Amino acid sequence: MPELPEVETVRRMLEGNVVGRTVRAIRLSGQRLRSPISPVAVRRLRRRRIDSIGRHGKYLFLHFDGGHTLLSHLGMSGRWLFSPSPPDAPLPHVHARFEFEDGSSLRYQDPRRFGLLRVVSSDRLGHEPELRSLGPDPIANGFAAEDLAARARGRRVAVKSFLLDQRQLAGIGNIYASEILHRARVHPSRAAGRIVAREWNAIARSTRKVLLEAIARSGTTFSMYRTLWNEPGQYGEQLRVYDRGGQPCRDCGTAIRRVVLGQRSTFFCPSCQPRVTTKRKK
DNA sequence: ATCCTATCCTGTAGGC
DNA sequence: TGCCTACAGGATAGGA
Repeated sequence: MPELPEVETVRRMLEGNVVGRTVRAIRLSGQRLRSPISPVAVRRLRRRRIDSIGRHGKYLFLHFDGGHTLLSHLGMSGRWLFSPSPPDAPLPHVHARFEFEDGSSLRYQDPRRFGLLRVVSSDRLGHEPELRSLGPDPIANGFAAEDLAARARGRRVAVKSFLLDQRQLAGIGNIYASEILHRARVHPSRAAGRIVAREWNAIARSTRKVLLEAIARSGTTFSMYRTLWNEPGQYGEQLRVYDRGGQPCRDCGTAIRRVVLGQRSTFFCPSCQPRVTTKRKK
């Protein structure tokens, strides 16, 4: 569910609301997520203060003093929810609750349990298997179209599946992959290795533009995603193709098509995104 | 190496 | 109303 813009929204809100707070107690549910949560490791965060919040792709890093980092991935349905005061009605599917010394609390809720919570030592963060193979973050400095083109060389996968591959580029998910390709006017089924430099430039530009605009609207709430304050994101109104099968393209009026690529719904405009690169008239 | 499928899990929407 | 099926924003292991 949450892609880079949603995760970045949560990162910013964690930065503004929990940095500087010290953990008094932690409660775990005992339910396993993508992998089991180690209660022993989590206990190391007691009495520790949250110093900063980082992110790469869809992964969040809550850096504590004492050299501990809480690694977090929201999977499909994960939410971090902040409450300024203690008396909270209990919620279903809360897997971890952090109570701070000032009485506020932070809960991790995740019905489908595809998320990840793991306490690691901060200086070994880069060695975590999930992070080691991640590609560049597209809104970090230094992200370049040439890098994408080089990574795609010789690849036959559909460019849309390529954009979803976190080893190539970290943070793009199923909604924004379709949105980016529509903005770049590239057909999602085209082989990644056959995209030409001019198109990679368009894809790279569209990627930054779509992701930054989505962040500015606190992300997209399709169904589950909520911000730290349990509010929906506002980018859904801006979506040009995702979940708009049969509806008119906002640019040209042609009916948006839905196809399945790599078992994921994919949306595109057949007229704005022709399968073959249009040859330019002389 | 690369590509593709099945799988983990719960909630929800739609058909009947 | 209830029952059933299909599908959902992700990642990964394993087979071809």
